[in-house]
Amino acid sequence: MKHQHILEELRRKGVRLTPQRLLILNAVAQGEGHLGVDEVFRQAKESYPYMDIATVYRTLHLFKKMGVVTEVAIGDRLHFEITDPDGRHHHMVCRECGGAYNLAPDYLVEFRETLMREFAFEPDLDNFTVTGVCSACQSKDEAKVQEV
Amino acid sequence: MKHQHILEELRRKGVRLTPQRLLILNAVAQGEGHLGVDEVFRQAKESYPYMDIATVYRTLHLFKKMGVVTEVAIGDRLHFEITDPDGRHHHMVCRECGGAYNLAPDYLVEFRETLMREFAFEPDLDNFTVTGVCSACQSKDEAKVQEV
DNA sequence: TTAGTAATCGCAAACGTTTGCAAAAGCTTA
DNA sequence: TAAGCTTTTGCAAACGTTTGCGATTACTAA
Repeated sequence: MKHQHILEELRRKGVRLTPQRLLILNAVAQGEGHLGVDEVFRQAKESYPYMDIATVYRTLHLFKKMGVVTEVAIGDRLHFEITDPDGRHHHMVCRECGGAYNLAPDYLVEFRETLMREFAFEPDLDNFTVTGVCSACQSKDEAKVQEV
Repeated sequence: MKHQHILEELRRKGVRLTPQRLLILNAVAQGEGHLGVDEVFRQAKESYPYMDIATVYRTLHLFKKMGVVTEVAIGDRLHFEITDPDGRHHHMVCRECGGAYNLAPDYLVEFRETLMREFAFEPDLDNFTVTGVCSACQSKDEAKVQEV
């Protein structure tokens, strides 16, 4: 089990460490990058067949609230990943191909400062995703226009 | 019927103007600001009881694609409003109270330029919402902390 | 180690949203 | 106006996600 420090942090925050929660944490941790809820569910179910999808959702939301996982909305589905320990990162999600790219926090510092200064609005940048079209799909789109 | 120019635009784009679609457009237009899907549904159903919720969703998504309405995600629910004709605006949604505040496009120009320059990523800023905590709820939160 | 208490689980049902399909309606052309 | 083609509709079922509830489990303290 790799993530001893995460477990300690959870315990310190008064979160009960049930077998289900450990399996779900492991599933998220073993995936590279963000995993769909169904992938987490399937993997956890392999070790414990009684695992319920409601438990997966409840646990992922709990972990998110505790800050140990980060939610990434891709299309309409929820994905999760272990929170980046040194300096959180954000996401750019391509609406065409569903690809998710990391976005370093620096790019948002100024944006946050503006919102705070002008509106006293504290944005949730821990869980920030901007959708759009990635450069690869922009080329594809141009090709499509010419093709017809 | 107020929105003659919208109807012409839709027709020009080859969108069929069925009675259902007119009712849905009217419902969105009559609401001040963003309406929940259920509110649009209820209002349209008053004039035409056979109205189906699937038609409401399909129509709102069509209108969104055509650019005549704008989607605002509040919590997990979808809301829609007539697209701001002169200069689109964006939204700040408070995660505590669900309130939605307008955000002028100027605040995002620089952010967009950065993403384009650094990543060739074209963000969807027509439909941009940042969640966070509004100033009113920040005060409430502070009060709560002291209260216990 | 055990007993007690509060949190968590699995199940089932509900929610909001999307999709497949056959019937109905809108638009085009003659 | 009527025929023909395409799109749209209403219905029903499915999807992904959330919630209520009684049974079970993790933790605490004796």
